Amino acid sequence: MPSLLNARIVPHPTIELLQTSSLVNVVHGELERMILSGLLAPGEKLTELTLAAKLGVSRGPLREAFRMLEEAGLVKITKNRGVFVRDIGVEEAVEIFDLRAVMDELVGRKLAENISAIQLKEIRGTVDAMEKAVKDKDAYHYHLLNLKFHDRLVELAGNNKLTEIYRKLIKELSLFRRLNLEDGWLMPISASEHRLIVKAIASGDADAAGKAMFAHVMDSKTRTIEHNLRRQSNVALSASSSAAKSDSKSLRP
Amino acid sequence: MPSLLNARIVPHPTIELLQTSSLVNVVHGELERMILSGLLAPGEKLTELTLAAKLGVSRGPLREAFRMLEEAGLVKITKNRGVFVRDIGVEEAVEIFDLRAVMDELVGRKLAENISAIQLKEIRGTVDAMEKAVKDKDAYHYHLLNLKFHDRLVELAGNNKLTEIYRKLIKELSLFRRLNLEDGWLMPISASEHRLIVKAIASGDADAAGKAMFAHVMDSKTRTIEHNLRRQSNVALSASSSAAKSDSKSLRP
DNA sequence: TTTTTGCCGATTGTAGACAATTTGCAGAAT
DNA sequence: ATTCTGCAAATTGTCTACAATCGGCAAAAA
Repeated sequence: MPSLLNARIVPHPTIELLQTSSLVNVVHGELERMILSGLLAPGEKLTELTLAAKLGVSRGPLREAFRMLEEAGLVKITKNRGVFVRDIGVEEAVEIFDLRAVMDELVGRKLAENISAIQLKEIRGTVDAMEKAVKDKDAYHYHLLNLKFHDRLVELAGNNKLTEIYRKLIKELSLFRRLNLEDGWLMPISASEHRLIVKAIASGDADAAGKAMFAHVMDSKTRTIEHNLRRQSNVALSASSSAAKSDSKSLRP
Repeated sequence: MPSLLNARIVPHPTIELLQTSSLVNVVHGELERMILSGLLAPGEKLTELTLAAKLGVSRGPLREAFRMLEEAGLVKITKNRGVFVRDIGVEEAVEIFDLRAVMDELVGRKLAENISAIQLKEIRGTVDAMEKAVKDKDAYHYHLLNLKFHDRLVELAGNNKLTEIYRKLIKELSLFRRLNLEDGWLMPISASEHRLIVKAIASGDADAAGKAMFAHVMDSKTRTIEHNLRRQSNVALSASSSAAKSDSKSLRP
């Protein structure tokens, strides 16, 4: 029975925290959060002294966190120049989608072969929630659920390395032209595709499930790229119509 | 014409080096080389002061390089305990092979669609060299050519993100039970599969090329795992027959 | 006016110093 | 003999200081 005695075996959360995470870990997590949320925008320069002061640490741990973020593809370090939040262009976004597509195809195949009834029920629940979000016209909530849906599918496929790489790619993709915030979320046309995916997985047909996943990611790619192009032309339009002053030097290393 | 004047435009190699790489970069590269070559074996502890002295740098740059290697999956950092060269088990190796298989399938498809005559000639040259190595029974040279062959194919597929991830996986895989050195290289049964791959690519049949690549990687997986199992049982055998002293504590964090 | 040169402030690269934690061992207690 | 306690050495975590480099600006030269 759960008693005060048993509680001793489970380390105190604060102790656990101090034992496992150092300043580097915390700073890394915090910076990642700030970058993915758009608080630190693509192209923005991250000055060591400023950030260190803001986070209340010295430059050492911060620099180590920078190196981790660089390896993760979230920032770019240029010698003697500094650290910048990375910017993902369409070309790189396309590359990521193409890679994700074959990875998700594998996910579909694995799931069709191995998924349990309980797990199937769980992801059906997520799809239900997504359709509810569509009815409510809650685009942001839909976006979160969509992320969760795909992340969970990859996780359930049972290949840790695949999951690791998948998450890395998703993080990088979120840097694609601050797709995050800015001009609200585009309402999904893709909701029905999720039902198809779940159905294919449930049928146990690996080929069908793989194809459904692959097609879904490729559709997602097309929609995202097109949405981006539209947004860019809108920006260009409003920029040229309003004023033509700060023309060049809007891009940074 | 190439003259002394033109040489001024191309930066002096030493200057270029100083401008682009810091101690962190050099140390990172050096450590990676030492790990991949087996000079630093899986499980081995990397003590900061010792390594820093050996490399002639202070602990700062070394620690930053450690963080990069950790993110790359080549070392594991445990708080207050230190840095250890990572060890890859069979389970993880299998995961990597499965992931590589779908990536290489994509490579095959892309190449079948896009490869040029010159590039085709180039990879045929590599296959020729591999077959020569087989005839010469030069297993190590064959191994190098095989790495080059696959790396080049991925590169020619034209997806930078794919190439990046592929290389990361290959590096991690080389940690799989010091597959590198130790008991020499196993002579390939797979030489003929390379011809099949090139033939499928040359035919322009994306499906066939993808399948050939996929099958080749999966065969590679089976062979590698089996070879590893054999090696392990051999080790276990000679260990139990020779002496039964240091039994446990052969594994490290 | 346009270009060049030399300096200064700001920022990054590296090293060393100090604080905190782990680990192994000797000696005490059971 | 075995277990426990308390140091001491070694190692890692973090901070601060100093050196090197970059970028911009003002004055000089063309």
